[in-house]
Amino acid sequence: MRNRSVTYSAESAFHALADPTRRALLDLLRQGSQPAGQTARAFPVSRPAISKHLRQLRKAHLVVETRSGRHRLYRLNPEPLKAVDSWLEQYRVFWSASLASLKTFVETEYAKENVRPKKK
Amino acid sequence: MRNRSVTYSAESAFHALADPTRRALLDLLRQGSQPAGQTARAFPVSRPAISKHLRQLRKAHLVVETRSGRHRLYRLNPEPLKAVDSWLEQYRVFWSASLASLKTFVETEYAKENVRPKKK
DNA sequence: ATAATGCGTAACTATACGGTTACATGATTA
DNA sequence: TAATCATGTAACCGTATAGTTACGCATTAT
Repeated sequence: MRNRSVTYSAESAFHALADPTRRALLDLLRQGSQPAGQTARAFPVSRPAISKHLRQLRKAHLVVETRSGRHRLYRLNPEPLKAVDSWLEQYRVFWSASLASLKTFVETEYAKENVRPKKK
Repeated sequence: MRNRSVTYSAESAFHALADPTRRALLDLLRQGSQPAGQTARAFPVSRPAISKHLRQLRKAHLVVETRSGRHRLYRLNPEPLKAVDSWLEQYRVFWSASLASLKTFVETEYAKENVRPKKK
């Protein structure tokens, strides 16, 4: 059974994506795998800092490391992003402006009533 | 000109979404606007903690506050999530497993060559 | 064998973060 | 007017985070 599909938690993905440097790292790897050092040179921070970010991305399974001699190639693994996408999915309904306006209006009125449940 | 469309930074949105409690808050408000206190009662942490989370969500424009007497209604504003969605958009290409495999394979080989540019 | 390269990790520092309790303020109720 | 309610904020605390420099360990080159 190859190509087994695994699901990842939204938690670790969202956490990893919170840092702008890590998002930039993913953006970079999106254009192709790279050894860690070469990747680090693209950023204004030190190499160890990038190394630590890569470790976090590894823990979130957003990148995969492959050793090749003294190099370590990092490859993007977009799988965990599916968890983020499916979280977002539940909000897409609200993006249709007119529908959203109506929906929130109705719900707001409903909420207002609930505010004073003892009324009368 | 009503209904002007505004774009928000992915940065603030990603930051706001990094915390599980804040995501849960949004999930809750997705079912309808609520006053702050009522919302807080749904969580195991103190009310001030929720108040602070709401403030951060406010700063990220993910919620909108409406004062009504001594209550403050919080309404979901999904707009900033569009920034997250469009960041994700660039990764959807990779989700088609077979295509992604081919793509990363090719790119990894390409990267390998680049590792030893002085070769020969 | 020795030097150089690529990269991770340890130790340390400053700041950000999430939570708590105590308090301040404005609106409602008695 | 006094008591109560809804809610935000200040002050404080412990931990997490991102960054830095120093160092260790393979692997490749000389």
